[in-house]
Amino acid sequence: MSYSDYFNFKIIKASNKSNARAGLFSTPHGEIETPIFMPVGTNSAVKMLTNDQILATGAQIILANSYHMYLRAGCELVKSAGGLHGWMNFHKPILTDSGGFQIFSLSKLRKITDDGVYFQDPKNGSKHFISPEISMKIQEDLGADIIMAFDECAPYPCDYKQARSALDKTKAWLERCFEAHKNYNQALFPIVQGAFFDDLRKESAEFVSKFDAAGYAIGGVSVGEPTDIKNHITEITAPLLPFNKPRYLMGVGTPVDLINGIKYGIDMFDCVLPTRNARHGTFFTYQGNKIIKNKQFENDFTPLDENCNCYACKNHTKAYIRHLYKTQEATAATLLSIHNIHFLLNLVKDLRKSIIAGNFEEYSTELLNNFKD
RNA sequence: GCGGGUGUCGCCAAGUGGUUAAGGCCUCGGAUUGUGGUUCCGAUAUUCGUGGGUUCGACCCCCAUCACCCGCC
Repeated sequence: MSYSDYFNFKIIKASNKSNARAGLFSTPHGEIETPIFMPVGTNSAVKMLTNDQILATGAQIILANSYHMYLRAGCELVKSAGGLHGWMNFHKPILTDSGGFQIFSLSKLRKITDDGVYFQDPKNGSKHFISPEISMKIQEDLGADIIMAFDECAPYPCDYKQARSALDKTKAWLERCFEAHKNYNQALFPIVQGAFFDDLRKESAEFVSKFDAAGYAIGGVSVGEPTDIKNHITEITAPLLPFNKPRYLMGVGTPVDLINGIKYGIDMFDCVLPTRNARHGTFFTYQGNKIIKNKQFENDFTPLDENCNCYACKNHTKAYIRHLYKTQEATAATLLSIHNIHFLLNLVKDLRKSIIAGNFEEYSTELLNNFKD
């Protein structure tokens, strides 16, 4: 038995002018056309959206958080409901994050040891411990198609010693994750760490590449660093990962980030930005971000983006959505979420087409010139 | 007509003789990157109903006047 019994990644076309590639990733719950963006559904729900609405955005795979599901709902309950797929009644591919990043970003009180991490639930103060083995067990109970290694994410900025330490733990924990996880219908993705030091990133990428995984992730970016640093790390790290396996850049990002990531050879992305921005009133357009509450949209009877054919753009005007937002109608967040997710998925879809057509570089350059980020 | 009260940013409102007149809502900008679900940050009154006066100095004291509110006749 191996992952290849359940997962297959086929590169349809690779650019010869950049590292961009278009692929097809098969999983137990269906195929994913890459490059792909994965909407985030932290608590086993993409905020503000029903499954029908998620699928209508063009989503092919969504993400859920083992950290959140472990604390609330509980793994036993989800497992007894048939795993996340049965629990949510969502029968497309699902990926779960391991909880490493959430402990890093959400828990105020935490203690990291070689064995694992002690932390407190920020909502009720209850104490918990998660180790690589426990994270694997949690993610096996949740039953996602793709599960993530339990890692330690270094902050930005951080010194070399701290980055070294986090990487050493991440490496040791990765071995324990693979030792604990023997379930080949759930692909375990290793995660590259190394903060913002080229040599650590290289070391980490080479280390994870030694494992026979169905895909590989780059973590530790989008933690507050400037864009050019993030781009540099992505650019030098992605090519060091196995060419014939999907590469996942965690926590990214903006429309511009996706274009750059694809150019560097990334196949999968996830980010809370489209849904969080939506709840806070910001929406993506091909000219850059815009804010729906701005007075300029008060009498604007045009769609959010003239070139978008999402449900919100096909049915509603900026003036109407602005009114919903300002009166705190939840529908505003729903419509903006639909638009933002659809926007990113349509963006990667068009970029995929351009890769296959052989004009990715021209097309992506044209798009970048239009964005005013 | 008489007595009492109130008038400070679009709204609610602190201040009560002493440098640049709190705060909240609204409004207007901005932020957000492996999600603590209406969040966070910033901006907006040369001016305190109006006109005089007292004072070194007045939103704050005095006079007049206007508006509104509550009683009484």
